[in-house]
Amino acid sequence: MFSIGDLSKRTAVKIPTIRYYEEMGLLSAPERTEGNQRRYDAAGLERLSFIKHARDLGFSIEAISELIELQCHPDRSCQAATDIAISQLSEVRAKIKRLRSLEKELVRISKGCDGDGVSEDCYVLASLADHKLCNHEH
Amino acid sequence: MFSIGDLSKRTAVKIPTIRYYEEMGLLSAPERTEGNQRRYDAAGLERLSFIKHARDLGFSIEAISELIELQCHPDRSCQAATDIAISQLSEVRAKIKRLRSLEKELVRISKGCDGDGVSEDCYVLASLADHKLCNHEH
DNA sequence: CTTGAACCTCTAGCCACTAGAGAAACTACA
DNA sequence: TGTAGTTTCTCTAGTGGCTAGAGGTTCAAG
Repeated sequence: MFSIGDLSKRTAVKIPTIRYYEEMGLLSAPERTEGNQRRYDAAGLERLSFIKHARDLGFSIEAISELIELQCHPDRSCQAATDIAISQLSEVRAKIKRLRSLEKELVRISKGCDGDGVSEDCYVLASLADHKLCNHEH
Repeated sequence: MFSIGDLSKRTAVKIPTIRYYEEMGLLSAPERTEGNQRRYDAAGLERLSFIKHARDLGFSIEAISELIELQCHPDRSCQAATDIAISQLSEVRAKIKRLRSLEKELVRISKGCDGDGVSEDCYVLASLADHKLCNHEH
């Protein structure tokens, strides 16, 4: 049996976060000692590891709820789970795309002031003030 | 003179957001009509455009505050502004890096179930449950 | 002068936590 | 068994950057 602190150390999930997951219904409420402290079994530890891993991969609490639902109904769960993963993947790709265009823009802006005669006004500030100086839309 | 609605249409910043920026000190409080409604001048519009553009590039409210500070002290502001832009750039790059490793992992996970014999247990769920199935750290 | 759109302030909610207060319960050692 | 020190409990409030809604006032057009 693990205390909440044990669980926290083993999974690197902070204690208040574990309680939060319980409140959100991701973790089922564990047994308690006579003094009302949580005591987890191996299944609880496994479940929390699952949640942690999914969160690290950027799945929302809601998506994780669905995945946990699916774990409980192993028949036909695979396609549904794959769908969730794929939709997460496409979100990640969209974010990367957007960030790459921001990266380009920021590189351009940051370089403006290093040149010689350019910066009698600050190029960074000018670029931010005037959208026309941008090469891309964003 | 522009009403808050005019400003909102011209900058594509929603009205409550404009008021929020004022509350946060990014926008200085504009004049008011006798009936207490905000009326902005061209400078207000310009300032809001600046903020919008910077937010689109992912600068935090705090960073934008600093940039606005710098605008008010044009001497030696350029290097400081460039520093802020560069630090924003490195944050963006860090995010991209992380997202790319998530992307790889998600591609791998999502493909698991499409094969032939692999998925007697759902590979997506198994991968999330067992970190050892990962190729990379994250 | 009236109608309807736009505006005002204020409060509360979103996500996924994080921090802190004040009290109770464990654990280790004497 | 006593006690000191750590851990845990619940509860409330705060984070960032907005967004939504209630209930009331003011503006602009006809």
